[in-house]
This record gives sequence, C-alpha cells and structure tokens, in this order.
Amino acid sequence: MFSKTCEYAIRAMIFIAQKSKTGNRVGIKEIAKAIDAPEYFIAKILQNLSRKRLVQSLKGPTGGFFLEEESSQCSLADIVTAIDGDNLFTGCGLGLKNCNENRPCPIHNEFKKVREDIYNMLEAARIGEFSKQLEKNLTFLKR
Amino acid sequence: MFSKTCEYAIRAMIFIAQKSKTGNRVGIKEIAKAIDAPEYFIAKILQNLSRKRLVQSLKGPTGGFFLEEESSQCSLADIVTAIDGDNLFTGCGLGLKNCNENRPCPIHNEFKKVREDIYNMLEAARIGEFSKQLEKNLTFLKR
DNA sequence: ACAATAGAAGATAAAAATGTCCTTTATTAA
DNA sequence: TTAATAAAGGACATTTTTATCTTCTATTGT
Repeated sequence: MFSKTCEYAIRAMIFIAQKSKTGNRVGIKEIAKAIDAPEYFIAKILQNLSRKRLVQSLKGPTGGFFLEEESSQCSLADIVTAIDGDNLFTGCGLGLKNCNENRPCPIHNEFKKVREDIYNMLEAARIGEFSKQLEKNLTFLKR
Repeated sequence: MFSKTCEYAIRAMIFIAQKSKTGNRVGIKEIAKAIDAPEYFIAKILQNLSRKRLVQSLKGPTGGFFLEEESSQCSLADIVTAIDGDNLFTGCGLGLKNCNENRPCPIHNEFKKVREDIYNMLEAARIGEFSKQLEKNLTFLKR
C-alpha cells in the first residue's frame, strides 16, 4: 500500500508527536530505536519532511525533532502525499495514465470507491491523536 | 497499490479472457500491443502465471495464451495474490510484522476495514466478466 | 571564543523491481 | 521429416528503492 519509506515516516511522525506533547525534542537515534528502523534512513526521511515543513527540527545540543501545534494537526494523508505522492488517491488501479470517467479502465468505479475510503480514513487520522493509546501500551510502533 | 508487474498481469489476463470467449488463442506480441506493455516483460509475467495455472498456453504455430472455462472464473484477488502475495490483504499498513488484534499498530482497525474492502472488491471481480464492456469500447486496457 | 552536539546535505552502496535478450523446447503445417 | 512458429527458461541490463557513510552547518553550554 505505502512505500517502506512512507511506513517509516508515519511511524516516526507518530512517535515525534507523542514526545512533543510534553515539549520534548527527540533525536534520530531515539526515533530509530523507538520505531525499529534504520537510523540513517530515518534521518533522510525526516530531512525531507522537515524541508516540507511537516516536522520541525533544531540542530545542536538539546536539538532534535518536534512538532509545533500546527504540525501535530497534520493528517496521515498529508504525510503519504509528501512521501509517495498522490497516486494512491488519484491514480488508476491498473496503472493507466489516462484512465478517467470518460475513458475508464475495467475496474475504474469499484477502485474509485476504495481509493476514496482510503483517502477519507487517512485524512481523518491526525498525527497527534495517537499519543494516549501509545502511552498506555494499547498500540505499538515497532516489530 | 499493486506492483507494475501486477497491473500488467491483470490487464493481460482481462485481454486474454476476452479473446478466449471466442475460442481464440493470443500471442505475446498481440497482448503487448493491446495493453501497451513491454513485450518481453509480460512474456515473463505470463510465464509465471502459466506455471501457477492461472492461464493456459500452447507453443508453436496457432499457439498462444488462452483461458479455460475454469480460469476465466478466477478473481482479480487470485491474480494479485499470485503476483504480489497476500501482504496487501493481510499485512500491517505501517509495515509491522507482528501487528495483530492483541498488539495492534495505531491504525490497525481502520486499516483492517479498507483492506477487507479491497479484498472483497477484488474477490468479487472475475476475470471473465469484463469482455462485453471492452468490446463496446466502454472500458479500456491501455494508456 | 571554543568544544561538543545534532541535524542538513551530498555521495555512495546494496537490494529489489522492472525490462531485455538469447537459447531451448514443444507444436504445427507443409 | 522438416522448416517455421511461439512459448519456456535462463542470463543479463537498467532503474528505482532502500540503506549507509562522510562532511558541513547551526546551536548550545562553558
């Protein structure tokens, strides 16, 4: 469904959001451990998200990644779009470039429905909303 | 959503199914043109599906690919599973290997729903059911 | 000012997916 | 039975994705 890059990105963002609630910044190494992802790779991914202003960062001692109030309101759909683009939400299921209402592929309408369901679900899910369940160990970000 | 390989596979299978209705066998070149896919690449893909008995083939003059009655009843889910495996239908949205009811990722339940929707849609779609609309040029397999 | 810290940026490497070519095998029609 | 045809199979090439390493830059506390 998502690229590995995108899976890591979502997990990292949820983790950062949780830590940000208490005003903490969090370093790459801590993130990598918390979500069980390759350190250098996560660094690249967050660098990218940082350029796109989906996450905030500060260099130097006491530095690290964090989310401003606004960023913690961003949706999973925003993250997916930033990393994988919008193909999942708008593209043809069979990979046709010009598939559309007027010139549909054989599964156009059925596919459109699930695409919309996916989008709605990801748009409704805000990055900041997962902290409580994580803290209670009701949900997990690794393995 | 699907790999490119899988997209080609589905399009090729739908095309073969259509041609098979009238008892025709169809060669790689014709398939490649009809679905606008790289010839040698779909050759490989169909070779694979042939080994898995999802499509039938005959070598030599007048040979080619075709679908027996039984094969034209196979679902898109069968093809996806044969090519991409069942990760789309059973895997965790965030890539966690051990995500499950007892140890869910933060989006486990929402994701499960869309996964099931996707599966149901693909399982309901039989490869042989698209011929009429294709013949009437109401749906398309290329571009 | 300076040393230590931590992300940014660029280069490189490894693995997987995608795409191509060449030889072999099975089948057909003459 | 032979020549032509078309898929099967194996090897190889290219591109994209995933992963790692090194150097540079900004920030902090002393």
